[in-house]
Amino acid sequence: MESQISSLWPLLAKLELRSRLGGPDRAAVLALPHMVLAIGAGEYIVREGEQSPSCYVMLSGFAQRHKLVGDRGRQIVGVHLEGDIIDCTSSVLEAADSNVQALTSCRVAEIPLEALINLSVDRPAVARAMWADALAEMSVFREWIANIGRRDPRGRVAHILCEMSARQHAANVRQPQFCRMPMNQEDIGDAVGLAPVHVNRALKSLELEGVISREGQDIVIDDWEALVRIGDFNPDYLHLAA
Amino acid sequence: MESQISSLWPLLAKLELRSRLGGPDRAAVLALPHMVLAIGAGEYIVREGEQSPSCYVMLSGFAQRHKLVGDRGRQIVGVHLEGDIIDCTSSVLEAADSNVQALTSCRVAEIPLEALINLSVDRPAVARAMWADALAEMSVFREWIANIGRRDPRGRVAHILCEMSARQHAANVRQPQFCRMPMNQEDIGDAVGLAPVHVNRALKSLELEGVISREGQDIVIDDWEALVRIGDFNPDYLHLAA
DNA sequence: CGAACTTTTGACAAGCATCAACACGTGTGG
DNA sequence: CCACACGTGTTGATGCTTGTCAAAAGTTCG
Repeated sequence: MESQISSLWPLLAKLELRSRLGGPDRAAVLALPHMVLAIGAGEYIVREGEQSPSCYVMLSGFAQRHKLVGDRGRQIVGVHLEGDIIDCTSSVLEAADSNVQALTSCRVAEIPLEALINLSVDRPAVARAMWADALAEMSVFREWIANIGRRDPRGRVAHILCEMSARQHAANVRQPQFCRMPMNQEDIGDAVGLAPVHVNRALKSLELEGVISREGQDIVIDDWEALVRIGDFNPDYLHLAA
Repeated sequence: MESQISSLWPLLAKLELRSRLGGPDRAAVLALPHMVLAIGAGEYIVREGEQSPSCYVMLSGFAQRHKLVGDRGRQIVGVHLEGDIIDCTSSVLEAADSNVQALTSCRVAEIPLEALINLSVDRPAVARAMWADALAEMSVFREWIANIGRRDPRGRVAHILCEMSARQHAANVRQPQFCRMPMNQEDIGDAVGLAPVHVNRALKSLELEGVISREGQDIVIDDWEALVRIGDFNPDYLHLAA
């Protein structure tokens, strides 16, 4: 368990998005014991049903969280990017309820649950920041329910693009108008509850109308206002303000 | 702020579902300062955009949490019943992202966030129990995403019936085969992403096949195995084991 | 008893899934 | 260097599924 002092800064940045931490709090976060894992695209970080004595924090790259639903395939229930705390569930509770799989190659910090618990006992401000982070994550899940349950295909696709862009911008990964989208059209379909063909049609129509441009896995948002309108996107649910 | 010693036991029962608490922990939970509010059916407990210095705990009755989605109506994103902690979001973060509205008349305890924070600093076991509860709630949101995104109408309706039954049973409200369903077919439709007509057809077909019976707002599950199969229900996501 | 709400049923149209075929880029091996 | 396979994106045709509309029957409550 080597301690690489600087590698946890994405976690700290995430916590400071929504909470104010003092110097000792910050130092304690960065001093958390951890191992840095290199995960290849497609590899699993967490598997449903398994338990782990550690939490994981995304340091770089993208991952998706999914569930397998009977014989009806896969539903992606969330996307993780830099700074995200993934799956305390399988360590605080008895087993993971979903799978987390790398979309790109990632660097992931593995932190013993014990250390996180000790930290939150010693440093209430950090505990509260983690609480705020968890509540914000819940809010994202709720928005996804609304997205899948009530929006039409174009709206769903536009909405997930807005979310990816806003979250990447908040994590300082990108400029607001640029958005990494490391999911193919089948992945996007599994995330928004659509057949891949209709993801294609939605993306194509957004492109033809000049709202977005595509360059491989990157998306350029040429008309943010229009994309927000089509996706009925209200960033409040991301709780990005402190 | 009157302190009614015994009225918080549903909260304690909820926390002890997934965590082991000692005597002093239990006493501290029950001693939380609170006010008991009587809420009429249809009244709002939390409104989107508002902030509150208090958390709320359901003591009795049912409530739903919903979001309004553009001009496409309402999406119910969750149901709250006895023992549920509702909306720390609007007190830990800056504003509520969704509305919580009573389905039946309810009794709700209003607890100052300050008191909850102090409790979790003083009693790490309680803090961890609340953490476990929040993680389990997240897991439910994920399952709802999968339910709406990937199951057919019969499956969606069967699944929500299974969940309501299992959660009520865990809260010791009902026998496993009986289930209070204080939502009309329009509500159920808004919860599972279906038009109300098809909720009706799904319920009717389940009844005709002898899987369920309906008696007003109560549902009798005559063939649990069949309902579980149709709804592809795996109770693990509720994390009801300790 | 009547009014308002909810459930039920039917008819119809629209939307989305499915299937199929082709295009395009990339990497691999002959 | 070309041929090929593979993954991904694109497009069209078709039909089931689900939403919409409408009206009647049942229920609850004043």
